[in-house]
Amino acid sequence: MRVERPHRPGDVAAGLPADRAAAIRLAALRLFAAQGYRATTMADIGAAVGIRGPSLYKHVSGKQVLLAELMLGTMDTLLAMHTEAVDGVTDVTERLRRAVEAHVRYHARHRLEAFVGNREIGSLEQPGRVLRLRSTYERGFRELIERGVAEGVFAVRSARLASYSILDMGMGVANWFHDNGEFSVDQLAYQYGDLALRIVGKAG
Amino acid sequence: MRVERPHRPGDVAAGLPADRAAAIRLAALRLFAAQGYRATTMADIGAAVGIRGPSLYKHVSGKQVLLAELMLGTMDTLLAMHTEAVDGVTDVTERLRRAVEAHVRYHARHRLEAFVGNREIGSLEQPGRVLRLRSTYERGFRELIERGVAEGVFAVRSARLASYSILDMGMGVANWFHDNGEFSVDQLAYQYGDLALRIVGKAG
DNA sequence: CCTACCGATCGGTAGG
DNA sequence: CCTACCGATCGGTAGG
Repeated sequence: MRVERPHRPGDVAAGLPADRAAAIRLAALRLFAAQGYRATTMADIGAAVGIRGPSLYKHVSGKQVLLAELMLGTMDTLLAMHTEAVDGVTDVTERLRRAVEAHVRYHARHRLEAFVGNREIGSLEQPGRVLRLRSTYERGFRELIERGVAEGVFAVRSARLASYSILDMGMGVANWFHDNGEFSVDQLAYQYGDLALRIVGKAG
Repeated sequence: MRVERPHRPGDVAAGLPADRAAAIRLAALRLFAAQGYRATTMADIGAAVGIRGPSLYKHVSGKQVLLAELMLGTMDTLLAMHTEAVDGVTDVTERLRRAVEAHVRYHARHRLEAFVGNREIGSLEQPGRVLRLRSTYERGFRELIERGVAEGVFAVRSARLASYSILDMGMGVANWFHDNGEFSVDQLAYQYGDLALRIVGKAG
């Protein structure tokens, strides 16, 4: 009978993986972000967790699956944050603000996931599911803006351009945000909420 | 004495390359955009212009040089368009509008260049020059916004966030724009000019 | 512009 | 979790 090494109390709070499979996924995320999916080898990922490349196959089923699960998890989390953010909020201005704040918060807190998710779509052998989730996510913003226009609260020439603009500027956060920078995640989310409301013609 | 095949009058207008080296660069651009730099082989590029991989080396010096020249050309063109757009314009609102329109026009007209330029920075062995050009370009927008704020024409909490937002939403155009879509390049540029002015607090 | 080929790399498997 | 290894790929060169 074997006894597992107990996790020290600080591990989860420090973002340390609870088991080897989680450590492998984290290492893969970091390497995919830093070097690109194709430039990252199974040996690289193994070295990052202290084992050889072939030993990874005892914990994960392959490099492509690592990428696919990473990108599906990204979209699931983003959609869940969006749903929770707007849940129960009826006022369309407040709904848009909260949706934008969740969007920006995700891209600041999960920089690497967002970065890999946006850059490596072409590296997925079966991108269908991820693309469908992205489409659903984008539609949520467009419909929200269209509703605001219908209610006479927002004023835009094109709801599509407004939603693309808001989503694209939020995704850009993943490219330049750093902790210990000028703004905290909360400050950033609030200010992007303001900018989004300006875009839809609702002066702050 | 050999006689070159004369270029038919329509070639340049149709975007057809004038010589083999240009055809190779265009094929490389398209393949880098569609498959990624690392997934594109010299054999792929050769096949796209009707020759074998090794024959490419009579016209270009290598795959990495193809990428580096492509990305440097992208930044040179973008900076030149920016300079020409704001040249001689003193009013800060009009300067920002024209700068944004040039930015959006570039990302709509040169979708593939912008797409590759944004995705493959990590594939450059010597990214220094390209990064410096990008930094210069971004600084132009930030200083323009700071000037508008100083003149009391713009109102933003952070010129940096405003410039990042405007640049990021314009870069996003390269990800979804298609000819024969809802908007022409000119219409798109104008509407993004409006959105940018809203972001800086100058109602249209 | 071609074929032949070098040297290196890589994902994944075999077998322990 | 390891070493040994398979099968395939690739950028670039040699030599014509």
